[in-house]
Amino acid sequence: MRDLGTRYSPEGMEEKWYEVWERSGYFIAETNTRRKPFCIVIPPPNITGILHMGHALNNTLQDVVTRWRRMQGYNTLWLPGTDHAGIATQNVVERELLKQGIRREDLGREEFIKKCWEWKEKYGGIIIQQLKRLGASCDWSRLRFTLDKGLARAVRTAFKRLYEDGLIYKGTYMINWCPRCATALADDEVEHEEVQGHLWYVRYPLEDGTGYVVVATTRPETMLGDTAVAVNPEDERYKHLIGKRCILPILNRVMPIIADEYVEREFGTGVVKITPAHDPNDYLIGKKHNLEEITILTPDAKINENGGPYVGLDRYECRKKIVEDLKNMGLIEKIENYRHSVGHCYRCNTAIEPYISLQWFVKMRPLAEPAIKAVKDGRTRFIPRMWENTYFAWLENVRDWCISRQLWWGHRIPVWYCQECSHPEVVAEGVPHRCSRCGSTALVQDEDVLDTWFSSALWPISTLGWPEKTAELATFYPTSVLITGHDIIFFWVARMIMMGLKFMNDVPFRDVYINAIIFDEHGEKMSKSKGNAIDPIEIIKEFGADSLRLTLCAYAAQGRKICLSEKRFEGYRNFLNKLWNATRFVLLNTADLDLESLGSAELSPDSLELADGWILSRFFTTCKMVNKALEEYKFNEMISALYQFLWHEYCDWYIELVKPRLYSKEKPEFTEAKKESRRIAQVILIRVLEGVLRLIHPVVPFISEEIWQIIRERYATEENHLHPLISEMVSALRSPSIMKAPWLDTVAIDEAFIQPALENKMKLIQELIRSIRNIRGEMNVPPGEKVDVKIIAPSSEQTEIIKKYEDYFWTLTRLKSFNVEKGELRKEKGFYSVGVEGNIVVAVKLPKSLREKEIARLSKVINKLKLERQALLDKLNNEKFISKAPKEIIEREKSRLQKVQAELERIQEKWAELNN
RNA sequence: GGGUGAUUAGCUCAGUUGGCAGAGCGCCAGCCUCACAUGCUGGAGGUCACAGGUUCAAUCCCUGUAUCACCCA
Repeated sequence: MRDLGTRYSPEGMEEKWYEVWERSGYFIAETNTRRKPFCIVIPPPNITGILHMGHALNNTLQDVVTRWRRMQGYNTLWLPGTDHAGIATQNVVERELLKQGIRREDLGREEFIKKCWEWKEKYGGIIIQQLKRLGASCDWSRLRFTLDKGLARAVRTAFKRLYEDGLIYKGTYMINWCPRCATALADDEVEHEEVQGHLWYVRYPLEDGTGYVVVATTRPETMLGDTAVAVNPEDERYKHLIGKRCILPILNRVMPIIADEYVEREFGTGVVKITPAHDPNDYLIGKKHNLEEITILTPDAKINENGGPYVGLDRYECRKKIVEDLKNMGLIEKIENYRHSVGHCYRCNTAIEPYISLQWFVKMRPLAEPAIKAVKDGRTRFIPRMWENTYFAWLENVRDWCISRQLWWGHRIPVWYCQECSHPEVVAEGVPHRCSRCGSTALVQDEDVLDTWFSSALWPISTLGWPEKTAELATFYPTSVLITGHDIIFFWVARMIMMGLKFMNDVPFRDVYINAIIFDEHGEKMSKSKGNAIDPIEIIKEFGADSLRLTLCAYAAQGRKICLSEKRFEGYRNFLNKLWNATRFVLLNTADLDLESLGSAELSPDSLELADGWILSRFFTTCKMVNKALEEYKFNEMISALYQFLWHEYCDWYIELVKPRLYSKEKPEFTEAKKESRRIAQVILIRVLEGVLRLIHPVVPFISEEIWQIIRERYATEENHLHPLISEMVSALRSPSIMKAPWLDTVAIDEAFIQPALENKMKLIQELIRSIRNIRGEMNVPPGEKVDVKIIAPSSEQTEIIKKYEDYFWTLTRLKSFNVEKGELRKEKGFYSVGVEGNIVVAVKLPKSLREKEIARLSKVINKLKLERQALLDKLNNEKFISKAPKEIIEREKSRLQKVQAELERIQEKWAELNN
């Protein structure tokens, strides 16, 4: 047998198995099979990204589901890939170049893009390597990148079709502009942040010289672009001003005073300045009232030639200067502190500018409607359900999507403009050579690229081969489930659903599981700058990928937050150590269990002894719990079922209970019966351990494989004439890897072994043993000291069970003598400390000196029981309860009362005796 | 301003046909018992945020309040 160290150590083991799996092609999906398909497309990480805890969680969950389905026999495809991340990557590469003093403009477009590809080749694969480290069972033979040829074709085809269907248009509108990235952004790429600012109250003189109006603004510099002043038409204070004109200070522009319902009377003075070219609301008002739009900013947020004396200043310098000048002119009435929200670029955090420019847009309403309907109809469902609200809220209020970006890295917009007649040519493939309208060959491609999310929106279809009619698409679309974070429900999930419906006429996935977001132990968001980030790779180095995965699953409840601290990984590493050592124990103690002995053990549910039947009953119950948990994406429940079973049932009780049977071989009286009993224990130890390994494999693939292979070496056989319980295991062991072994689902679960009555018997014995241990602990009996124990039960049925399993007491508590008597509690000779379980009394003989301590202990118990009894009595004496509550509840309460009453009587009796 | 969610042990969190309040970690006491000290045994620790309501019965359902978080504008 292989040597197992006394401590679980993942070192080396994980790389070894990953390599075996990959080399053996276990991750690769088939297209030519009748097996049911199961498919997940990965949320493609940015090529600029390195693995953080969020990735680790998200990909662990995908891997758990994938491995589970693969074991269930599905033709499983977990399709991996990375995202070119337009802005992020361009920023990173630009920053690199700047270190050498090179600007991208110096290189030119083509050279710069070459640099980006070089960067991608060099660093873009890091996160893929990290995913492998994590154990991700992706089909790497199908690895995709959003700028791949096939995907580019999908992007252009989609663009063309949307354009032809009138769902893509070009136009001049107000968009969000990032002055640092020098590109347009979509609405949802703007992050609103509350900032402490000011409200400046500025006097605008009236043209007729009768005074001035006071406008309040948070952005005084934009006054350079003001073309009106507005009040609410219902505002009595200002009705007389409507239609008059005022003069814009500094630039001395004469502007109308207009009325519009949009103006809030409560804001500032109730008079607002209107800057149509630099504020989204003012833009709308401007359109409505036909106001002039004066742009005063350059693309990098400096004042342009329309800014009079301020031309060339940065927007914030200009703000300072203007305020100063206005002050000097006596036109600042007051300045208030004011908190308001300001949009920032989600990639570089620069304050964005509302900016009028010529851009491409996707018309959203016609795409959003079917996407809403698909989820309303349940064709796609969100888990947890509450996220559907977020999804609907966004789609119901969605505005047209600005998709052009003034970047170089990305899918260039597939539109060529005729230099002769300006006709746009949109082509899905290649380059057009001739204008279809005027025949000119002078065609120039649009300079812009598409929003990265445009290609991401096509991810489930493009990775499967669309627009080709591929076997992959036919086999795996719609995919089974998408697992992702809630932060990209709008960016990504909603858009994939829209595009899937548009181009495939079906949703891209049946389920969307939204995993929680990781925070630190105090609920703070993890970030490098705060220094509270936990690096998953560091955790893997210290505790192993299995520990990391197990911990993340254990905390993956269906909430929205997971608070992690380094300590948690240690706890679950310890659990794996427990599994490791249980394995050591089992393997060492079954070294002489050969295949023949394995096959000939008699294992029918009614011929087994209590502990055997109990552990099998618990095992199959655990199987069911794990299956149910996985079906419902309740990963934490899956882990807690396995943790509880393996540690607190299999290790704490079963292994401890079978030790004497295993060790009986060395004893002189090793009879045939004992030999058979020993063999049964060995078989069950192995059988249950092997089953647990398969149940837990999706979560901890490495350690489970390591151990399972040892069992496989021993017990894989072609023979079939075994007991079903064993043959299920033996046939599983014929698989070359646990990855490919059959899952323990409903077919494999033998219901005959689930025996609640037997579990209750075991529970009674466990309670009695706990009672003895409790007394020993409470009374400070040294662990090594043996004690005399008496158990007194009123019915012979009870005494028989206890006597039958007397061995269990000897094994699990240190006894000098053990007596079981039928009857009632009598006055015993000597001093006994007592515990009560229903009407059964457990009495442990102790030195008289502990008398006072025992009185105190019993008093505490009596108080507790009295409270419980009173609560039950109140309930049962309540007419209404008796008449309205369901029968079984009343019965249950009655029997509880009986039990409490019995315990109380016995303890009180004992207490009284001690006080005499 | 609108929306969503949270409030349960010292900490982090579970807890659905409403019917005995749980786990992990931490803490206290005692143990190197031949798989495991990454361990074993025992123990302490709760006004389920607050105020009402529905109900025989509320951590759970309803209404309101407070605090916090996130999303949207």
